[in-house]
Amino acid sequence: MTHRLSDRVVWLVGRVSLHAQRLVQDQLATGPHRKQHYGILASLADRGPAVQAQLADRLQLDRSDLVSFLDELEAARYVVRRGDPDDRRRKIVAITPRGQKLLRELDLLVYSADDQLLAALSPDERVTLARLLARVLPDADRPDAG
Amino acid sequence: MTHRLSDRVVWLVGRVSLHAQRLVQDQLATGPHRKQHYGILASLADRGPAVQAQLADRLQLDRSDLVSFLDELEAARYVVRRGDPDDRRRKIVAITPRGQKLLRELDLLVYSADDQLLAALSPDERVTLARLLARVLPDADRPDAG
DNA sequence: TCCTATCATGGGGTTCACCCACAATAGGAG
DNA sequence: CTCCTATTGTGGGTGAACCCCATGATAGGA
Repeated sequence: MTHRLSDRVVWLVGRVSLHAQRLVQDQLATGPHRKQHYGILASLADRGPAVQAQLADRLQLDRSDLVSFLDELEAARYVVRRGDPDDRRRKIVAITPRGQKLLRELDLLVYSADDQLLAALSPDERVTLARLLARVLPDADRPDAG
Repeated sequence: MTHRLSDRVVWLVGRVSLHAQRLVQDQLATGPHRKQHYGILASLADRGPAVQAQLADRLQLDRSDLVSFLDELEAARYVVRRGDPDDRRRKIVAITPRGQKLLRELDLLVYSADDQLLAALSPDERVTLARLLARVLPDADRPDAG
């Protein structure tokens, strides 16, 4: 007989996501930083400075929420906001050297969580899983698209 | 150059989960039912009646939260709670014929969401993804474990 | 000049996961 | 039997995360 919950990927991926979330949470519990802070810093470091609206799109994050996160990151001087001379509505966000340093620390923690999550899989299987997950995302959602 | 967000499965799976969540939400938007209602009904149908504490463990759901969901489901007569004669603290939850009927409807919607989510993947790839996701979950979390 | 669109920002609202407390009950130690 | 402890269902409260709407400033085109 079929157990439908274990057949439904929408359900499975939710469980795995929750589990992954807990692992990341445990790793980040030592500091005041949340996973969004990591995402923002990583995006800025890997793909360069960006206008807030672009950054929100890259991370598939609500613009209102991004404002709060950037406020926190900027207060601690992990990022800087500077006005765009070409368009005075825009603010260009960039990571600071201090932010780069924090990112390196957080990256170790996230990598560790990743390793715990994938402990049961071989290196090949890990790659396969990552590729399949990436292909499931619509283009706009893909972290390295845009 | 490496884009770390697209390499971190903990991050990827979070994005995919959110996307899947939205697809399910869209499908369920026609009715008042949430994905937890589906999960509860599916677990009761596939694995039989259960004491609330067991059910919460099966679904990896907080016991307090389960109470509220069961209240809603019971009010609409999709499930019944009956006292366990062997242990008067316990209440045994079972799905009703009415609940079975609702489950069949919801299952179609969830299946449809699943199909949308996996549109980019071949049948083989879908199976591979589901298997890998299931293996990533610890035993206690696995929907068909316990 | 006017109309529309976009930007950052603020506020509120909802869902979800999680935690603590508590009364009722069970079960074992003495 | 009397204590002590554990478990169960339940309620309340918290924080994170996602989402929507409004607004003032600015840009750009008709």
